[in-house]
Amino acid sequence: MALKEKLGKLEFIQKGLKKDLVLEDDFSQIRMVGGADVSYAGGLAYSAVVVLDYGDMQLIEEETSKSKITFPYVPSFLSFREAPPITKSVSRLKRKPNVLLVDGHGIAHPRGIGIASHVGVLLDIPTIGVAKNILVGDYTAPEVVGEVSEIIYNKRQVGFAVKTRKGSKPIFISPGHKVSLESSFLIVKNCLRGHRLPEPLRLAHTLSNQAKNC
DNA sequence: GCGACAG
DNA sequence: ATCTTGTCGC
Repeated sequence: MALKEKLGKLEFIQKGLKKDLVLEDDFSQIRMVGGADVSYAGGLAYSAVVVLDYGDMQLIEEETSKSKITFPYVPSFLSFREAPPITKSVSRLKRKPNVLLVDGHGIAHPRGIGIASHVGVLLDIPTIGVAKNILVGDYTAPEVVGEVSEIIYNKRQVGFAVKTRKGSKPIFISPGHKVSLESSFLIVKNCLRGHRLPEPLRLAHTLSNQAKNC
């Protein structure tokens, strides 16, 4: 009962942040791409962020942070659980990426402001959401590797479903902040290296998991 | 009212 | 997300 009432206020916060959302490219040249992910264990959240060279996907820097879990997982309110840990790790970076990939959706969200968009507005940096499962919208499941289909929500395209590897389920890409629909796809595409997930997120996932087990 | 539901 | 080793398919 206490949670349900809090969600109403958080919804209000999301709507406020949405007013600052920019869905057009607002970056000059991409030299570094970041990736952020979070792992959990024993009431703690272990977030990891990595910075890679956009050209060869080689690791430039990595940072992790440990935080107490302050909010439960509630579909469409993931930001309030993971944004704090993520921003904490990002703040520790010496090299700031030109664009940050976040594990979760961007605008492909019930209120158009998923965690990638939320983090983007908070830090005022370009972000892109890459999720492993759909949250809202309809799409035609891509079957062949390289195949892409649109995610449609409320009659509007909010992202893409992409088959990135044979034998794997597709990934879902959507703009976070300061990145256009088309750019979100092109940037993530350039970060693929034969795995289901783009390199920044694949490495961030390994790192957060590693931080958790130490 | 009955499902669906990022991580 | 997390609990968990080896194993089958791509």
